[in-house]
Amino acid sequence: MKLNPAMERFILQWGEMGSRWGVSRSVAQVHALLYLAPGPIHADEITDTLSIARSNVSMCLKELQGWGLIELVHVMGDRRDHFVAEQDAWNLMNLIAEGRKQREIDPLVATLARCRDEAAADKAIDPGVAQRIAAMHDFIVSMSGWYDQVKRIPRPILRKLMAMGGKVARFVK
Amino acid sequence: MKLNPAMERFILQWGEMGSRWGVSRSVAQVHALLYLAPGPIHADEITDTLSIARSNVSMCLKELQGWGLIELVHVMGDRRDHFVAEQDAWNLMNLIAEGRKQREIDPLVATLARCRDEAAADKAIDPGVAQRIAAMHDFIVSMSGWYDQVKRIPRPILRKLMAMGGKVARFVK
DNA sequence: CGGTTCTTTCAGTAATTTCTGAAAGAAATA
DNA sequence: TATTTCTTTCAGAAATTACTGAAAGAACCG
Repeated sequence: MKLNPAMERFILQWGEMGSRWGVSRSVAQVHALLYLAPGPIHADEITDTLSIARSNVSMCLKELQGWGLIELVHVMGDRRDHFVAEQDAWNLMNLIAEGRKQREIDPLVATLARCRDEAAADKAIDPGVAQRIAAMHDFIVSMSGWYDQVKRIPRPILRKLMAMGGKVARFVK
Repeated sequence: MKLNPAMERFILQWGEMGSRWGVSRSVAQVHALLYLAPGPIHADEITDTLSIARSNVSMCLKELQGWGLIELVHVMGDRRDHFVAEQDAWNLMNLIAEGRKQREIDPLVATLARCRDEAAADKAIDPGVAQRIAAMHDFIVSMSGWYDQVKRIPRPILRKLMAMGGKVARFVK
């Protein structure tokens, strides 16, 4: 695919962003390309456009599918696998949040709970230390629970709540 | 400092967490140690406790100070610099969010705006592509603006809003 | 001052992560 | 079934990132 300067800049920046948040640069670039692409594209086109190895493209596509960020589709009259990306930014954010919660936050909470229990059982431990471990656990559980609730709010309502910004505070005394 | 099993597990997990989110393992471990520590500690104690080079500890401390996550303090009768970590999880989250916004989101938005303008000016560009670039820019600006508003809500009110979870949706029709 | 203690810098090394290319695998076609 | 086309796997190479140790720098002390 021919990239114009705007697309190229977008893809490079997205790759940079990925690498700062623990996602490999090429995964993020492939994602950006698919997000921008006007239609389904196949692996060889990604290889040519981004100048990365065909095998790497295959791995990236697999990872993106694992996150639900892209979908494998078929194009009539073409044997090759094609891919399209989720186009709605809000859905995108949800998929990423959900994935990271499952892969990172949930295990983190499990470990923190274990730390807390170990600390509580250990007579030799400083009570302040035990208390701080528990506080961190509780905070993350509480944030996580809040997210689980909020993600169930219907999109249009959420949009309005967002638009209200700090004004939601009015409803609480 | 003598680490009991709960502290050690906490620190290792925090380090692991850091490395998945683009923070070096030792920075996160030093932070975890300071968070747990019952009082101010100095660099050599961190070196001994975590078994990392003294120079590395110095770098980690500097970075953590840059984020405002730890503070340099002095202990009476001791020339050495000591450090304490922010203890409140909520403040912690704010500092991290604020730091990442400034370092990553704001530059991202600037680049996306530039992409959008370039795309709009380019006659040869697919209108759908230009539209998707603009959509991503707008989405991130809107999330970013929401965050700026929410962070100004007083802590107790925010706490109540959080506790309401999905029930805030009631206020919108 | 000269010595001592503590901190920082930075070039080089080590460790980790990412990417590539060759080869095997799978699916369609002739 | 043999051939072609497309996809995946994976061992090793390359690139990146993190860490160390030596040395310089800074602050204090006698």
